[in-house]
Amino acid sequence: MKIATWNVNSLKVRLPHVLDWLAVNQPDALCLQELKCENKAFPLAEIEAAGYQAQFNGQKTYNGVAILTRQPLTDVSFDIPGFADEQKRIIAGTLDGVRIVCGYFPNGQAVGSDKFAYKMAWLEALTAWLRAELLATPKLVLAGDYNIAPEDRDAHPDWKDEIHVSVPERDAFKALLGLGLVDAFRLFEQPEKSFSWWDYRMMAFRRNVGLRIDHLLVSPPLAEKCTACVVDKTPRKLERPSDHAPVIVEFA
DNA sequence: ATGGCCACCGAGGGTGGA
Repeated sequence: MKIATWNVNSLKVRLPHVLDWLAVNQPDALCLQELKCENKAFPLAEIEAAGYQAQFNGQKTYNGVAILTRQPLTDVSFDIPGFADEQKRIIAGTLDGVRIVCGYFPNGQAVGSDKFAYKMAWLEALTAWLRAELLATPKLVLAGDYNIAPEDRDAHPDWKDEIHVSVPERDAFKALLGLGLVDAFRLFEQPEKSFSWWDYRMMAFRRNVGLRIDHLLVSPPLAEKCTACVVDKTPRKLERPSDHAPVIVEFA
């Protein structure tokens, strides 16, 4: 099984990239974030023509998540139960016994801001919900744009801001690991300075000044079967790219 | 020089992203 995550920064703009990427990579599931489109504007026909089904949780202008699959997704759920939130950041579904949770974690803007407080509350609610989800479905993947670089090696030294690398954010990431989840990327040897996001400005991609903030955390039964996890920088080199690259995990 | 880019909305510059 092959599962990928990709923050596309507008599905409308990036649809050609997504369709090309599906054709080349043929994942069993592709988790998308930052759709920036309402459900009624979701490009379902184009995705179905590419041989994929879609479940989506969209809103106007901001946020929005989807899971594309070749086979039907079951037990689809939306948002974090019991966490009052206007922002569409979570969709989950089950594929061949694997619970796939697709999340667009809050940015947080600046440490100490209102948006940072929202980010931390959201992370706490997510962690509590996943604790229960893992009991119900021991095979689980948490895929998405976490907006957290978990360790120093996940942020280029030129990243001077606190946001995405602060202690509270990293502690929240560790709390997810505390559920038993494993960072699939770190199960394997990786190049130094492996990132998944590069600022559009300052020629950041060409200089590889980035952050690794898109992750695939997997539960122990899946970690045992994990055979590969890579960042695919190919789409970031295209004209008018997303600022994020897809990350792919494979299981035997 | 403390911002440079991109997408959104909506009709121009403001907001948010990371």
